[in-house]
Amino acid sequence: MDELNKSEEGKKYCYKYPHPSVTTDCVIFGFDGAKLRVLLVQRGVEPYKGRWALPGGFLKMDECAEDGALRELQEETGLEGAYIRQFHTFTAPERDPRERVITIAYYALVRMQEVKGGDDADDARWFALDEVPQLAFDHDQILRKAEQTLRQQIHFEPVGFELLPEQFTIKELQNLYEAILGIRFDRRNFYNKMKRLEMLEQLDGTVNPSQKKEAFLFRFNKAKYEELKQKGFRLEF
Amino acid sequence: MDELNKSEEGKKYCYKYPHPSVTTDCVIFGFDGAKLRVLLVQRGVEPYKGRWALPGGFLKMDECAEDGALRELQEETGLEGAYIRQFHTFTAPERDPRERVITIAYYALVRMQEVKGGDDADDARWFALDEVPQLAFDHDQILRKAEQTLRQQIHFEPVGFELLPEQFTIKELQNLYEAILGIRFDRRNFYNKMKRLEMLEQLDGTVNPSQKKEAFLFRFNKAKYEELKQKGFRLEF
DNA sequence: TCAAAAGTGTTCGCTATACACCCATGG
DNA sequence: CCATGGGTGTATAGCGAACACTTTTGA
Repeated sequence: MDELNKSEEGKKYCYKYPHPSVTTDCVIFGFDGAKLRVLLVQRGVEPYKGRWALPGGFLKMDECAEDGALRELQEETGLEGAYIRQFHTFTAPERDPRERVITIAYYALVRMQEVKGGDDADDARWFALDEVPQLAFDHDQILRKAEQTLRQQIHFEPVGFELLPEQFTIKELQNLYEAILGIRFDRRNFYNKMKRLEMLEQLDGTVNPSQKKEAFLFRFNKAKYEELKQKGFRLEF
Repeated sequence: MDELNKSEEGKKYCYKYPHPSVTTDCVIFGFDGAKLRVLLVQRGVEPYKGRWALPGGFLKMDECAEDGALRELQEETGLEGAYIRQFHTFTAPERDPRERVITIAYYALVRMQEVKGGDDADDARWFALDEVPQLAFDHDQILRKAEQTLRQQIHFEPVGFELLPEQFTIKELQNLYEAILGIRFDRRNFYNKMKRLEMLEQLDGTVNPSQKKEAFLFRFNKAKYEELKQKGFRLEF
């Protein structure tokens, strides 16, 4: 069924039944130490020319969607092998005014510090989640779904650490969890909880100049986390 | 880009770049009172002729994936408007030996009692999850992912109730949660928990003939659940 | 009358939550 | 010297987990 034929005109791929185009779009999350941010690109062509949109592109015929998303991500941020997760496929028939396009959406968690692109004077920019303008296509909806998925995922895996630099303070970690979950924690309870979980490793250094008091630096102890997970252990926030 | 052209040969849809076929597959879960089951269909044509597979089919150009999955589900079980959720899209380039096919996978939660198909003497059958044979294509992988997603989803929404008949006993409810989560609960603690949650409504009737003692019937109180959810309330199991 | 299934508590320990105190630093 | 931020502790309430007693019914 649906045999593929290269037609004699060249550059034409023909099918017995119509096929949609398939793209991958990527919601790239970053964290600036206080707020969650998302990397958007400005469209240079119609439709929605000038509007901000999620980076993405067409799926190649010999790559799986994840490879496609990683490729797009690499092109946009320069990052190789970033943490990405597929979260939903968007298929509304009219979501692209030109033709039928379905998009397999991924979210990526990256350290903003390691991203080369996204500077000003570029067509890409980091937006705080509460400052995102109206986006092209159905990308508003995709973004909301990504946020929602991230909020759920954080209950099962410590995904937050993908967003933090190698070393971080407790306060930064708390800010991150608060930003993702949209709730506030008591500073002391958060500290106690982290201590009990034993997933953090305190480093020698202290930092935070321009503040009142120096703050300890921590590092996520992945080995310890894996060990705890083995023993049947649920992440609760 | 990629303008769609009906070629002059008729019945041919041509594109500048190759397009994959898009299907929806559906993991239909049911519950027989003791075990989780999944509805499979036996393939009548090559490839994988004779193998069991997930029901599914091609996405039409004017329907979104959810409508496509509902349509397939209706055709297979006769059920209208069942509870379905998209959980993953499978895109490995070689997952179908004929051509590039990506599938948007849904899981459905249905009451086995209400399903007409799936009887013997049919090409569809309910399999207990631990008796599923090797499936066609990558459907084993899809099924595993569906189970995993269901296990996670039950922490956020009382999805289990979609699988139970209108009226059920506490024991059946417990069996269901145990089947989904793969763990055992203490009968009394489970009862206490349900009582505290106030999501169940006890009915007048009692049943369970052929057992030792009569058991109360309950019904899920959706209004109460929605009310609790409003007040910020986390489902924990 | 006994075993098996089902309704209903009780107790204990841990964790979430609320809250307090001390130290360091810059103005 | 005091306001602010940060490290650490304590008390209480509520939930999870382990466990006991009673009732009903079929063999």
